[in-house]
Amino acid sequence: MALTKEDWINAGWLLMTSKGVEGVKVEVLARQLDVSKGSFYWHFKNRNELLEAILQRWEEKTMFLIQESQKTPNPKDSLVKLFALIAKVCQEPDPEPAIFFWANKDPRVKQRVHDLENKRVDYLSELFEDYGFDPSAAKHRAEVAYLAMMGFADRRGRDGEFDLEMEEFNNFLLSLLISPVNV
Amino acid sequence: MALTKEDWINAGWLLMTSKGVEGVKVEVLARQLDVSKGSFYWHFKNRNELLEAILQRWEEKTMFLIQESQKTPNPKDSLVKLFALIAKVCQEPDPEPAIFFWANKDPRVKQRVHDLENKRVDYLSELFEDYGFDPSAAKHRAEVAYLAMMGFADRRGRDGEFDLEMEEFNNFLLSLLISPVNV
DNA sequence: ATATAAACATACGCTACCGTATGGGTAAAA
DNA sequence: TTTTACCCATACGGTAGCGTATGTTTATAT
Repeated sequence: MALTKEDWINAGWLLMTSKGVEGVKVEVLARQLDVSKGSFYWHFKNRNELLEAILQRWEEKTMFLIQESQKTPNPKDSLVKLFALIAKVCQEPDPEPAIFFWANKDPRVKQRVHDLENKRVDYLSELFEDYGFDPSAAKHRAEVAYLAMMGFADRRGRDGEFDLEMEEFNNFLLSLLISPVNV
Repeated sequence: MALTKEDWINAGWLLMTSKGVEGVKVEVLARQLDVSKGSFYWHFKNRNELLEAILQRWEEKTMFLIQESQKTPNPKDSLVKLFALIAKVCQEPDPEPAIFFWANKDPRVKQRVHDLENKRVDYLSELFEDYGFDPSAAKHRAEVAYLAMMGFADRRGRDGEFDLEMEEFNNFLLSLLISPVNV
């Protein structure tokens, strides 16, 4: 059966996840898909076009999480749902750490990662505001929430022996963040 | 002037930080240091020996932080000092994200990263226990503290426009973590 | 039956890198 | 002054990857 562009992106997605940008090599992909690289250059202009496609898919996937979590009656449920979604995503192959590191080398990627991270924190901040915190406190809590979640997802993807139950972690983190503490 | 082994490790350290393992290339380093790679292979058996040296330096540096933070009268001051030290380190060139990602590809590196991260969390857990939390609560707080700090350090290294003041963040996180919240 | 386009395969030139082999220079030691 | 050890340069073979040029097959349309 003829391969589709999606097939290549899927394989690239996995390679990006496990090996990083430098690991996404045309000839390696071709070997994995058991075709010659002539096939690749039929579907893509060059290697860069594949990388761009992977980056775009990541952007779409991450925005999808935000939209899904909004389909709830109140901000606390949105937080709970968002945390659950992130916990779920970071168990499947997730190229985010690779993309973050990629951003180090490519300014254009850096800019897009930066923008997307801001959207995430802004969204979290909104949720905490809706929950009742004033803007400044909401921002603080959003930052901690985001960084802790990122740290969690990153570590879980990295360390197979990491035994912390995410549901337990999520519950604890959430109860910490919505409790009124004087700072 | 003749180069030393340290000079090569320093240059490799920087390349590892900015470009990742794959970016640590003998000939690139030689060009940067304005010598031929004949020099490199005099100081090192091969590329792997340099990578090992970089990994070791990272291990030593990270254990040094723990030891330094212990030179305080009480656990809370240790936490404060540790946070401050980490915040300081992640402003200088820090190859930790690169090493974490490297661990993805190399099982031996993965093991060593895993061991070191456990030491960190165990240490944090001890501090929270000494502060008065029971072992389970201390473990939870240690995990959140660690993941949030990692997220913070990672993001700061990644995103130059990340404008969050670390002192403010540290204070907030700390006050959050040492406050008695029912979970 | 022939033409056309999709989906590859094959073969090539080019570059960057690793590692080795070998030789050169310089300074201290004998 | 010769030897030795240190520190590096040059030159080479070999591999892996990118991109291109061109040939081949198969299905579909005409």
